[in-house]
Amino acid sequence: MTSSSALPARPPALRATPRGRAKAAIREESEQQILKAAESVFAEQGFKGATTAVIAARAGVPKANLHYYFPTKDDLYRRVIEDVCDSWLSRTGAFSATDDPAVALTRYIYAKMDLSRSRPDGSRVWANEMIRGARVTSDYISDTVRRWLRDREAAIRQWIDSGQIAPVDPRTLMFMIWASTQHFADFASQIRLLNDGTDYTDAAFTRQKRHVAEILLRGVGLSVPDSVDATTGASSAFLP
Amino acid sequence: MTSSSALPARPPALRATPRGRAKAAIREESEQQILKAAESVFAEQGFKGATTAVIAARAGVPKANLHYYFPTKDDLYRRVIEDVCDSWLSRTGAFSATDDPAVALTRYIYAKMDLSRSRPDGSRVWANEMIRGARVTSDYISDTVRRWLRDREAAIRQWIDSGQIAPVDPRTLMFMIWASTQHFADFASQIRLLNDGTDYTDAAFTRQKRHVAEILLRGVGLSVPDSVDATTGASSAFLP
DNA sequence: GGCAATCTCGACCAAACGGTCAAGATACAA
DNA sequence: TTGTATCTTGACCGTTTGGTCGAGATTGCC
Repeated sequence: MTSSSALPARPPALRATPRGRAKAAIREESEQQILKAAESVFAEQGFKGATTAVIAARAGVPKANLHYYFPTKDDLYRRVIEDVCDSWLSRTGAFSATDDPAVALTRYIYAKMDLSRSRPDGSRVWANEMIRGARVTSDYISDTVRRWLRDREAAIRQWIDSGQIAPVDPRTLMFMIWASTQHFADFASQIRLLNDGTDYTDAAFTRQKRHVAEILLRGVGLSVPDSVDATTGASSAFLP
Repeated sequence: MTSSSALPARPPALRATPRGRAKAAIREESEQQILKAAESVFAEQGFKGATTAVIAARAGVPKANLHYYFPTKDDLYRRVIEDVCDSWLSRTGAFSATDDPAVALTRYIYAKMDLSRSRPDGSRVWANEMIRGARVTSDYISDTVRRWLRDREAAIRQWIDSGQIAPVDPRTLMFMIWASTQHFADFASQIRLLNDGTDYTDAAFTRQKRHVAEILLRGVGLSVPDSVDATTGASSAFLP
């Protein structure tokens, strides 16, 4: 999935793709280094607190070089948000009314938990952007996310109408899944302090994924199916 | 509750209480105006993004006056966080093993939802502080919050042992309650965009409280008792 | 009233910041 | 090889920022 699909309002690139193959590779690598550094600094310091000098230092490039690839701090910030959106859309599968609700919801919850663990800074940048009022992402939310949510709600409503799950407010269910899963990224420092100052091991986090899924699944009248593997988030249902 | 109970590590006030009665009132009023303005600006802009000039302007005082009452921006920030902690401790009741779990959990969820609605900026400042790594609040979390959480977990565990609720991970349950309720403050702009750009009415928010409580209560094998009034968060149980 | 403590506030400052620039280095097509 | 597009980088600049200062206004106690 290309990044342009995530934020439709993205301004066009100021520079065309460089001619040579090596130049293109240099550009790609520099941009990725800067974007990776920017994601962590924006997550730690917020938009205003993040300085281009610190981002450049963390990326291992001079500040002027950062501004060569991303003319303004705002451009860089938008690209970071874009990449997070891309990641969420491409790495979190959707679900539909024809899916088994227990399997579908469990897979979705596991996938969102996995994203919180594998890319916590992305979640934090997103949370920061929401707290600040969704200035950069309002179009994306009003269009892409809203459509995506409408389709999920329709699936949940059909599950309710066919008696497969308990009657819950579909939108509230989705909000609670988002809130509960992203909590483990956004509030990681709080959780760490409450967990004796230690981070989750992989095994503990796998258990945590299951605990979250158990409460949410029971909350809609289901239970977590054994067929969904918590260690990867992948489902073995319908496989031999 | 005094603010000193919230953050034990709070540095002592640099100035003693003023002598006269009018002077003390002036001081109190000025500090409250500045704190109120600071809470909203810190919520909207983050720590670094908030400027003392903007806070002073919103409070209706000259910038030099702000620095007279709060010598540094960091002092002001700590006081804002302190006040939020105070509010959470004093306005959110606790619960214990002898309470009826359905009533106790519902009341707690309603109380936290009410706080998200009545003081969303406080929740956002807290969220920002957690995302930034809990620099100012680490002692408070490690001491006060951890003890508070330990006692709630003990109550939940007793409810489980006595068969009153389903076997869930107590800490995960508390995390999910926090995440789900605070989500309505921290992600208000996202929710607004998904709800056709309109904010919740009071009636809609009351319904929202109930939807959240329904899923969480069913998630531990209970249902929301009719005895708890969602419009205020108060419980009429055990009253005539 | 007199005097000390407290409060108000415009003007000011050093540091930090986002962004620019120009000059040189590198890679590629011809 | 030569010319051009791309990349690299230290030095630089105007603005913004947290914080200071000092002079004047207000209040409270004797």
